[in-house]
Amino acid sequence: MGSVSRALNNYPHVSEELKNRVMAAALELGYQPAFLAHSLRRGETNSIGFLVGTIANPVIATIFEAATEVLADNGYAITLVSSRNKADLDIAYLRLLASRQVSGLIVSSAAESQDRSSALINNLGIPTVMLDRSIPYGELVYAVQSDHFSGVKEAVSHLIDQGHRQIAFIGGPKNFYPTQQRFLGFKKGLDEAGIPLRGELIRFTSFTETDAFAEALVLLRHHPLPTALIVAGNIILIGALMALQDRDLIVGRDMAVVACDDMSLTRLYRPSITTISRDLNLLGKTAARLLLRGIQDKKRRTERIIKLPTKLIIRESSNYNRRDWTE
Amino acid sequence: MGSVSRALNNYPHVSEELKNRVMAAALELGYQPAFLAHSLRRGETNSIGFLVGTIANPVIATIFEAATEVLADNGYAITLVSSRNKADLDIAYLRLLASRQVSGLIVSSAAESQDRSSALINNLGIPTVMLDRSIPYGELVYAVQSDHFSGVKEAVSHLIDQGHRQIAFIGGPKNFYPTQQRFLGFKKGLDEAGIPLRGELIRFTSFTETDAFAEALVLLRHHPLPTALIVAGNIILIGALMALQDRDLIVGRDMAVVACDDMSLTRLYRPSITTISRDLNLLGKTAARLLLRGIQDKKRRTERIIKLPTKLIIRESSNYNRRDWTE
DNA sequence: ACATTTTCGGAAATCGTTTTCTGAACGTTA
DNA sequence: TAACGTTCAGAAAACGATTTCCGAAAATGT
Repeated sequence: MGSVSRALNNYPHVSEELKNRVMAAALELGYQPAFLAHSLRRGETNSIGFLVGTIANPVIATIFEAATEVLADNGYAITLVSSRNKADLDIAYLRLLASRQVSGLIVSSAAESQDRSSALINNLGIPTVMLDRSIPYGELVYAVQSDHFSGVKEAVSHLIDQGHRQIAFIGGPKNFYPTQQRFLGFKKGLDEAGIPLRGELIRFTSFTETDAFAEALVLLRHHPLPTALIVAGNIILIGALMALQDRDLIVGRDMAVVACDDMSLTRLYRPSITTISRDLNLLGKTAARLLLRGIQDKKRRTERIIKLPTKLIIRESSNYNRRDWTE
Repeated sequence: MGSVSRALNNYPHVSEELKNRVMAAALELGYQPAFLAHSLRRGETNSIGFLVGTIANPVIATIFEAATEVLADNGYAITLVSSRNKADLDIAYLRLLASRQVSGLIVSSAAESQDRSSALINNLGIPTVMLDRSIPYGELVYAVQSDHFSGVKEAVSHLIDQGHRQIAFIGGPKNFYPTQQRFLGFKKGLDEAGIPLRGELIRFTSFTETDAFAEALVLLRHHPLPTALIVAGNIILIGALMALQDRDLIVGRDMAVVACDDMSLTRLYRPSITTISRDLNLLGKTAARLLLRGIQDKKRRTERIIKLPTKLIIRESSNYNRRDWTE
């Protein structure tokens, strides 16, 4: 009945007395509005879709959890789909989320090419935040990105300060946004120091440990060996470390290493590993807040792209001289 | 209209020709049944709720992703909520999922006590799979568990074979199912070898690295020092390794270590770490399949509990004699 | 030729809410 | 007293599908 609905939804033209009566009755009967009927009539589901390349990557999982916290506090539930790094699943899952009528989307899938999914996202008409992915061109599409470019550039300067001249780079797929940005920073860093780029010291790989291992081995077969290695990606790091161990190269002594993203592995490894770190929590929360604004502001007054800083954490792996870990 | 619905849903009494015509028209218009209306009438949402303690734990994330794959193949979408290891959020989130009318639940939250959430789950009337958690008593509640008991018992035997007599144990919260089972296996293993249990060599901690670090330090302050350490939990392992490094104890040489769950850290650490491994993929897929059967079979003919095996992977950290990692 | 079954379009009920509308009761003000 | 605004109950439409029902047309069987 009309008055009850007005009372429950705090609408005008309803007395305190009635409101209390309705509330009491609702509590008594344990009444909760049926989600489906509510959403059907209201036209929004209060749920947002989250597409990731894989949630098994702790970096993504941490970002997701941070975003989730903000969204949950605002009454949204998150339906998470993982494309397991398969581009065709990406678009299938986007369609799935759209058909579920989500109120918003956060996308951090790992397809090497974003072309098809970007086009789809633009057509969906759903407010979307691209999380650490390419710049969007759609009306309702926003982005939160880390400043990988500056991070790697800074790391290169650091290595050069340490006396390194032969610096190698290994990263994920070449067109994958973070890898791409990191590689640009790598080139810029070398360029500013007047060091020529050596193509044979650059490898791009897929997201699997075994691929990264194989590519890193290729890299470590060159003569003369590079003296430093920048590893762009936390999964890639595992493969790279395996390759270094396989070639009996001691990290820090035989090969300086700079990784990306600070995780338990980089902190616990002996020697500890220098990394280009970023605030994953902030990244996730910023993405969530940006999306919430995107959903509310239909006028599109919010800024489209937010770029967050990185921070170089220098540890033993790139700092052999003041090491205290050898015996 | 009636016929169209019959055609789309593959009901009897509809000719091939009409079916084709309807399909073509649906394709042409890009028609997709509106999720909300569909679910409202059908009385089921084709979505399942997944509650975890934290998705930032790679073990849970891997299990989740495996389960997700099976569920997605069967047309279900997953709404994931993470209670960030807070027990009160557990029940709030369970209510949230219930109010969203999910068709099924998978629960792997990390509350130290399951009492309140278990009671709630029993009242919900939603088919539920407890994932590596305590035995359920409700009608529609199922469980998939790993055989942590046997795993740790086997590990203890292995350590005793290696000559160890002073074996320490550090794990998560005492009432947390995996920790509890592992501790029982630990006691059983010692008991069978006639070795008395020393209370000062046993520590239980929370899920944070820093807590685990502190508790491990307490453990490593005892004289005489234990010669072997069983670490029950992958987050706990990080704290334990930090503590060992802090006390300048070399893993494998000064202290044998057995961890739980095989991850990149246990494989990459030098010396490599012996672990009680299990098939996380199988665990997730089994949980998903069990839930699907639970949703379909209203007769309750499916078995209630599935227990999956563990496998001891012996590496250098517990096998000092044939080590090849020292110089 | 008649009875029976299959096919299929249209009308209507249903799912559980929100929203809108109508009308009655009541109090206030001019 | 007439006019007006507030409060509230109940009726009814809407959201977009599924499902049931009815009846007409066509196909099939005897």
